[in-house]
Amino acid sequence: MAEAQKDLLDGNPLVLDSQEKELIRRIGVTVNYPKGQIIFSAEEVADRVYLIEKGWVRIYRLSSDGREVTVGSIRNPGEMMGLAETLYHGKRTCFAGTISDVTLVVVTKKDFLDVLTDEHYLALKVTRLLAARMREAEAMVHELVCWQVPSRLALLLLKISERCGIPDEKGRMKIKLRLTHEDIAGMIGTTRQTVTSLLNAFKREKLVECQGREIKILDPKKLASWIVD
Amino acid sequence: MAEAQKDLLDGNPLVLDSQEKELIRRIGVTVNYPKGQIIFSAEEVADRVYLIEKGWVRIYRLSSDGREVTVGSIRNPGEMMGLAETLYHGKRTCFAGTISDVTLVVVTKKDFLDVLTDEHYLALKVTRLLAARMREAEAMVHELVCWQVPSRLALLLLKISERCGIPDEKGRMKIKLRLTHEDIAGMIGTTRQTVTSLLNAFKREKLVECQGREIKILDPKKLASWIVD
DNA sequence: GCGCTATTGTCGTCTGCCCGACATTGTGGC
DNA sequence: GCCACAATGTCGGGCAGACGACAATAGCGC
Repeated sequence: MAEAQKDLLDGNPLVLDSQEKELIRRIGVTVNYPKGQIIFSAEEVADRVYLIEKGWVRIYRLSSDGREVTVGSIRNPGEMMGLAETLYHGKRTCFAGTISDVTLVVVTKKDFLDVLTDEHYLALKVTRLLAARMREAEAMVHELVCWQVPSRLALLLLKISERCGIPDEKGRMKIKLRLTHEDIAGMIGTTRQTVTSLLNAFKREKLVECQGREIKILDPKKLASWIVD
Repeated sequence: MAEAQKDLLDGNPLVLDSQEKELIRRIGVTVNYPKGQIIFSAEEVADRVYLIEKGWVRIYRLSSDGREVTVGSIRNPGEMMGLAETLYHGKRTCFAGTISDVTLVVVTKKDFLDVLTDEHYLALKVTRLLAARMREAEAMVHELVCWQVPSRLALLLLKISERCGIPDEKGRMKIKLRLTHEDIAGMIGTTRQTVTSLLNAFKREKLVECQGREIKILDPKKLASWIVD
């Protein structure tokens, strides 16, 4: 609650506001990607940044046995991506893949740096954005170290529903991302089987409901009570 | 000049160069902390940033059972700290504690933001610094999810020796931080006992050598071969 | 609708590592 | 130098969750 209020005051640091987006659009090129496409891959030169206009993108790494580990989070419309690796010189260390049809604005590194220099308030925004993501990443490390899998899954569901969920008639959040259990496993550092059985346990307790691959949060409070440190 | 440009483009993004440090010193106050002191705590208002002049600082969170989980890494002389939480509005989520005698330059949030606005190249530096740390945090997540404890310990030793190590006559790196096994456990998400026995296994294989609480890396190559994904 | 592949469901087995317990050694403070 | 407490060494039991295997569905292209 306090969090949401602060966001209202200072602006959500994760998403750009409309004039910031306009700035990016002016120096970039709009591109469409269908669902299931890879936008960039590890080892590529990180010479461009992206603004997500529409759709969702997953940032992940590949482990040696081929598992996809979502190290960042899912990037929403209005967010930028590819920032850290582009600002830090060098190559990409992760992959970006679309989990829905996506529209992006692509900006070259040079143009982006130029606009950061000219519009110093945008530079500050980018810095704050990285700071916010930094915190998230640190929280993730803490959770992986200290929490059991059920807690991590419960938190993930709550976080995703908050960020990408759409409320139904009764105000209950529905996650329309159509993630597979394997996807979810990669986001909380566990296996597909464990996600399946935990999700079924949550269903049995009427905390969530699944229609096809869409997940609806029925009882966020009780779900949150699964989070134990 | 060419020297300054090189630093901006290719220099270690984690540490400030001498003119950047001078800039910070001019707007800050120098303070000394003895070893084992807490510099800031979770829940405090994040209204200042720090430049480490001398010594090492550990950034950690507290788990509910009292364990200290090092979520960032150890901060070296020349690095800044307290950035992310200060730039992002709000409170600290972690603790900063000295692991040696430390000299810091303390800068208020306001003064820091002013200097970022005036000296836009410093703003870019800070952004790149956060980007670099972001990458590190993502790598940490990946490692926690995919790697076994021995791999994580091996990598930690190599990373620390590279960053804070001092070479002996034969060029072998010595870690003088005097970390306890408990400290190390908190950095790689495991328990004290596991660290003890693994470290002994490494000793038996002549990969490392311990004198008191100082660790010397005898065979970095062979140690690296313990890192299996 | 049909068929094929991707996804989900469910079950043992297995194991890395946590956790408690305790002895031993080290070390900083006086 | 001595003492008290902190840190290390070592062991066994226990368990969360990985892993493999396979059946049952679902989803999607045609």
